[in-house]
Amino acid sequence: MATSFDFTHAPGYLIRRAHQTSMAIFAEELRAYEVTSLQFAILQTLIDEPGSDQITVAQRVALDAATSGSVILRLEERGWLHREPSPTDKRRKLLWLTAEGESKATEMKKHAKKVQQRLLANLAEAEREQFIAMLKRVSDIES
Amino acid sequence: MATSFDFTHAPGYLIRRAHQTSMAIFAEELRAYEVTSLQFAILQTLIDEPGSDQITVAQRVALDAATSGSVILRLEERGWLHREPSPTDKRRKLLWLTAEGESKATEMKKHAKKVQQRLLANLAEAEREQFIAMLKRVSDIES
DNA sequence: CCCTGATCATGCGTATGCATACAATCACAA
DNA sequence: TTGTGATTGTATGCATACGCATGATCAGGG
Repeated sequence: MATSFDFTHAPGYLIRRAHQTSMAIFAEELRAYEVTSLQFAILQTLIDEPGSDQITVAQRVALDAATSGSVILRLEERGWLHREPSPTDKRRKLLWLTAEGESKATEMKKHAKKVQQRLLANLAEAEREQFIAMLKRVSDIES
Repeated sequence: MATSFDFTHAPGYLIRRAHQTSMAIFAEELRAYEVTSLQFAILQTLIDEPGSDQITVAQRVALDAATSGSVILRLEERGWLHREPSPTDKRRKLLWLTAEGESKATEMKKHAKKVQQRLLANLAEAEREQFIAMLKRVSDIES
């Protein structure tokens, strides 16, 4: 009989599982806001860099332009940000949070912190920084 | 000015990045087979447990039944597995690899090993087992 | 000033990933 | 044996996620 590849101990499979876990905890902790982690990341980016165009935002959250476009559209329909054509470059659409968007995004921060705590809850205190550093190296993120 | 939540060091964000990296490496190493990691996992499961029903396969690869159903449908259309109604339980559809499916799945194993090696390439030898163990604990997978 | 390559936003196609609803079927108890 | 709750597979809807193509626009060189 043929032997299979045991993916249950393979990092690729375990990363996918960890991703599922992360998404589930996020959804639970921010249930009241009906928001996804991706939407949250975009809102936080616009707190730091209001007036960015969509491509810049996509790079900040590590996403392709097509996907970020649809996510941003949903956030606009929800009234949390608005798009405005750039006066100097008609290709660009610049993004700003609305008052409600900024208010909600600020409220969400403490819940997002809770998510990260719960994600690391099963690791020993000393392991947590190490785990984060390892994840960065796996994705080759300098810093 | 409001301060944002710095998600660039948050484990949830880094897990998502690692997932992107994992998917990209997988797609590259198995480009010749036009197969995704999920499809691969299902094929490997059926090497070990031929004749499983869809729900069992879904549990093995940590997936909900609706998603696994559509993935399995694609694999069937491709001629890599076939479904057969269970003689004892008319609800169940049992799954078997075709000869081609088993042949391809076996070929893919060495490429999948390469994917895992590349994923861990930036970690020191001693860190790799530790990283895997941490991932399991984050998702609460009793090994 | 015009041509050309680059950039930005968007649409399409494919593939997850989960929630919910539904019909068929099964298992079990009254 | 009949009714009831659980299980299996399927369909639908929403939200990512990425590659590719396209149209609009911009910037720089000739």
